[in-house]
Amino acid sequence: MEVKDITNRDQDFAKWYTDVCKKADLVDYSSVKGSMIIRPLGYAIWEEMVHVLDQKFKETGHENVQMPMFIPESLLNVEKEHVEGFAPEVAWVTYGGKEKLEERMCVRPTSEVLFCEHYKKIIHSYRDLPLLYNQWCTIVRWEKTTRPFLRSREILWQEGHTMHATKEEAQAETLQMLNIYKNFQEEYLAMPVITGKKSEKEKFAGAEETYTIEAMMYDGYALQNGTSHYFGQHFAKAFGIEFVNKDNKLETPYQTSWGCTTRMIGGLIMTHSDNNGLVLPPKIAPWKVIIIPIGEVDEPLKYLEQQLKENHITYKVDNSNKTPGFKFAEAEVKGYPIRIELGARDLKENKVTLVRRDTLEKITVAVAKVLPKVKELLEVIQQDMFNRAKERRDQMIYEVKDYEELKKTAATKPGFIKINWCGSEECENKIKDDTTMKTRCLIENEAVDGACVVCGRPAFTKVYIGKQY
RNA sequence: CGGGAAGUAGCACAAUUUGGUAGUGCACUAGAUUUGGGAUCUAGGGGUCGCAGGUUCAAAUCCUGUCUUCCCGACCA
Repeated sequence: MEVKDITNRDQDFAKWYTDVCKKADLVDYSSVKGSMIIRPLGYAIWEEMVHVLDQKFKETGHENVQMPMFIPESLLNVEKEHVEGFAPEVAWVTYGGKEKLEERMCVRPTSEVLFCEHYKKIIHSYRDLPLLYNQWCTIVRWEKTTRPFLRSREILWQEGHTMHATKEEAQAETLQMLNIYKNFQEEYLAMPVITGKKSEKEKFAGAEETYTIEAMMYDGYALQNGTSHYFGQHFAKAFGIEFVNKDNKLETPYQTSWGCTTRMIGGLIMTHSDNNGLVLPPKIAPWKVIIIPIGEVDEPLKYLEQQLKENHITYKVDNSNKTPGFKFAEAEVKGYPIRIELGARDLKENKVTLVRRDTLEKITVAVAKVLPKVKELLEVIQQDMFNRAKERRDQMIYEVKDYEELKKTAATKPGFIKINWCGSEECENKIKDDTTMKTRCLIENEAVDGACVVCGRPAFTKVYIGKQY
């Protein structure tokens, strides 16, 4: 998928995206406005993500819990910045059966306050800390406009919530989880991502620091694919959470939260897929291989299936009564990383045809070599997909030193722009008014080499800016 | 919530300009022939034209209102 012209992005790219989702049968539109139905293939991809992430969370000491779905208004109101950030987009429940509720409740837009209320009950001593919790659940944010996976009213996600005795430990947790997300997305989703701190203006409502994972889509737009927040003691103080330390003195604990959603599926599509349909990285594809039998091939099929099973390579067999051509096209629409064309004609010569989904390259191998070749290809495809995505992204990051150049680049070249920045919200707003771009994240490991591109005052950091989903 | 576009069969669309029996392709059902890049033939089933009013002998078509969807913007993961 090549995006040639940023001005042409609008309808064509959006249409391509929704087409891929629909044709691959990842998603369907619900009669409930703003909500989507995740179809079996879409859900299977999510389950793969859940499986890997959940394992990583557990390896780092986290436990899964389930909190309530409803938040009483008074509870949401406890932390001022938080409620101001979320109140505009929550859904309210006002009736229970026929009874009008004395106090209305919102459907959780995120669960910080629910966790805090719970923490208050269970934290007494430094011995109770740290608390490392996670929950897999659905949240509701009343978005005005929606798009499959990228923005919907019901969001299927994971939210981690932790409490620590010290600031250092909480900050380390925030960064640890950020890195887990980054590694997961790069290693499993083959999506190169940029991580860093959000500006004051862009950070989470109630957080002291928000770290973000930013991926770049084909069209140069940014997709925020996860966040990790350090809250300091904001919520803990608002909720009156305290613990007794080793010296028998009262202290307030330090809090983090971090989350990522099915939006990653959208990111996957807009990073890898092409005009033939979905392209899934092998490590996250629910089925690594699709076998398409052509003609009478019962015995070799059995043999191949057995080999794949023994090696724990997930696969599907397309036994439908369609023509081979139809099945090939269908396999591409659905994004199976490797297609095996198991045909009587090839088998006469003791051969099998493999096809890479990412490059559509056809590879003919001897029957005995199929399994090692599949294993090799799964690794090669994964690596190649990441490399291609990274190369494309890097080519779409520009550095500018002058405001006119910034405006011109923003208008003509899709992608991120790297600038020196003074740190003021005033300059952020000016950039947004002129270009619709926002700051993505601060760049920590690069020294400033000039004045603020917008106002000319001394810069304090470099920052990426970009348009976003 | 501002600006644009569109709603006709499961899907994609035509018919609307000029009011007059609701159509095509894909999909679906049955049978036959096919099978290495989206098969062919035959025979079928499926629509109160988004909804509500109005104009008219007559409305998918004209008018008014309304709802929904999509795109851009704002907001957000």
